[in-house]
Amino acid sequence: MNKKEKIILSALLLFAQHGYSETSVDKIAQHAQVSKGLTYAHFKNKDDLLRVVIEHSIQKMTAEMMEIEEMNLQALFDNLFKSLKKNKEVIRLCFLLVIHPETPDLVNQMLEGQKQELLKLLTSLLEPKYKADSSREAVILLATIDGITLDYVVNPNSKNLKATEKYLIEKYT
Amino acid sequence: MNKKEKIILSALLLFAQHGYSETSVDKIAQHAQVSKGLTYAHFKNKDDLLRVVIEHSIQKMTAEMMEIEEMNLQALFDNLFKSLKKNKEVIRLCFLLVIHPETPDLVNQMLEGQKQELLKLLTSLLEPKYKADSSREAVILLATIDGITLDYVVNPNSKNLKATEKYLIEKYT
Amino acid sequence: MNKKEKIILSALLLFAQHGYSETSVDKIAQHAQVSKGLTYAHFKNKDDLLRVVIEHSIQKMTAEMMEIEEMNLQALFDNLFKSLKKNKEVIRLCFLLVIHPETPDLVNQMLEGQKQELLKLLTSLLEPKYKADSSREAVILLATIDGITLDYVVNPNSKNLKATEKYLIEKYT
Amino acid sequence: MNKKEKIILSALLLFAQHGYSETSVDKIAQHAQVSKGLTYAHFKNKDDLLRVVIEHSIQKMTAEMMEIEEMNLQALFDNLFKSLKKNKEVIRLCFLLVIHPETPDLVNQMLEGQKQELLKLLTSLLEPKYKADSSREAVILLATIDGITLDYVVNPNSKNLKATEKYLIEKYT
DNA sequence: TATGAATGAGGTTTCATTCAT
DNA sequence: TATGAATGAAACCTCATTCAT
Repeated sequence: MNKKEKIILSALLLFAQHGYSETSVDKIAQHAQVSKGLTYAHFKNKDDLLRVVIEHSIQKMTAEMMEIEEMNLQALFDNLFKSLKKNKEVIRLCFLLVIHPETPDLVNQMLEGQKQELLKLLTSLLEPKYKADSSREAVILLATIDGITLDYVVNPNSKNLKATEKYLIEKYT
Repeated sequence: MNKKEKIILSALLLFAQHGYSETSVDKIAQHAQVSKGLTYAHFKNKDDLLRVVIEHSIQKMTAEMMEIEEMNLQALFDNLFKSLKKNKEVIRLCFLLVIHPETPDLVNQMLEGQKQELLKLLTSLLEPKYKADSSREAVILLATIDGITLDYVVNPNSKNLKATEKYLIEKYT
Repeated sequence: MNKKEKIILSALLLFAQHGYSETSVDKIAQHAQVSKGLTYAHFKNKDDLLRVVIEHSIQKMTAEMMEIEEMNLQALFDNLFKSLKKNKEVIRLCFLLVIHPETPDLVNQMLEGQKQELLKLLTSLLEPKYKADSSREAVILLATIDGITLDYVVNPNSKNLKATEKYLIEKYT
Repeated sequence: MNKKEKIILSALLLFAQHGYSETSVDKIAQHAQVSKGLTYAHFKNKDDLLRVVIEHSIQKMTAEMMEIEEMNLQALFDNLFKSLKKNKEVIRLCFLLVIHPETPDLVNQMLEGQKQELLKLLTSLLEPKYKADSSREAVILLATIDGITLDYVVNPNSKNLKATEKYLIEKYT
């Protein structure tokens, strides 16, 4: 693994574990076993590093989530919850960034784009059952998923999550 | 208004506007038109100030939310969304704190307690319609509310909010 | 002497001795026996400190220079050269700043103002001898004084200076 | 143009435009479109690069200045002022270096040598008019030229310069 | 000759906190 | 209760220089 990737992964880990402001570039460099200087050779500044970290994470998570053979609600839920369990730290970081009032616009735009895509997908999957209401229903469902995610991220409990997941699937299919 | 209250309100405002780490004690003192020294006379440290700020906010918001003559879903929703519009900055701060990995436990406990209370209330209100499922349904509904709140807090749009609110009420009553 | 003055004097000394860029705020604080933090409590930043240092120096030097009982060329020359010998380090710093392409405009304006005042004074003193040419002659004389000052500041040699001074006075009176 | 020359010219330009300390080796390399490594292959260090830059500039300027068919005050003045207009950035850099307290001695010696040569030339040209005083008068004239140069370099104004030049020539011839 | 990744020291600045008054 | 001067640690970032390729 080359050093630039090492820096990105260390940054991701530490941002997710301690928050952006609470993670110094120094600590990232130490964790990645490189010099502070190299970090600034690869990334213009701390904000830029964050941007790359998020880009990298979203790309990976989107790829994972969309890796479905036959797309349907059941399969999407499966993938969504699997991803949630696997990436809960990163997802927490994303929430943090979305909510934080001083997050750079660029990062916000990336995350918003991601959300709109999921909304479109949900709408199309709900069409058979909800017809004209499918769009509004998708908004509600997305909010529900966000809320569940938020809850799990803050207070991880796989049992609760599994129960909720099961109930949700029954409800929507 | 005495100076201690002034400090609390300034802290609340600035924490909500810029985030906890990004707000210096200096700026809080300036905004409250008191000296830094006085801030440390009233609060042990910055963390302690945050704790008091959150205590104060939750108390106020809970009081507002529970101020209902005849308790029912419709009325609760009304109050919830009214409070959301009015306190969106403070609510954002609460979300931020709940999600942030290094928030002092005490603050988290306060916010978790608040949530459990609301969950109990929802369960009882859903009982007539959902019977045995009322508890699970309450979890889902709370998540949905959280998700909607999150969305509004990040991207305030009263029109969307009103539409969603209307649709949600229809769905649950 | 209070600490703010101490910082100004240390900054003046070190800026003059080593140049602006080559003098770190750390070294200034150490020399003034205060903490770095205090320096930033009194001055917004390093540029601001420079501004105050120059303001302070110009004020002092102007006061000295203008302290003449009966104003005439001989007396002015006397004072000018006396000040040059006494303040050669500070004067060097001023030259450095005037010439440096990135000196803040504010500092430049202060130094330019100082120069214009001297030019006016010289013009009036040369009037009796040079009549209509007094203004142009003053420009030349000011340039000559600048050149002599420059030479002395770079390569201090009191003997040469005294000889030049004498010759100059003969020439102009 | 080979790469070494490119580096020298870029360094000259950037040193003159922003000052020595404010110009990083990185920026020089970028401007010259070569790698940092190559810069250190050709020059021992940043100081060394400066030395070569100054050597190069002085050589070129001296050559220009001495390119006179029939040497006399009028012709010398002409050349001097022509060079001033053409090379004002480089000349400013030279002044900066001469005055700066931490300029390497070697650079200072080069510039001092240059000055002594001009002084000798002036003395000989003033001999016919000033006889025994020609040496002292040359010192004054050189100082005047320095002062005028300084003024023009800091605050370029061709009109003023032309007027002063004319007055000076009348005065001395 | 030529590159650019890599280092480490040091620079400017911020800030939570203390303390004499 | 109230002030604000003062501290010291730590943050972000730059840069001269080296070195493997």
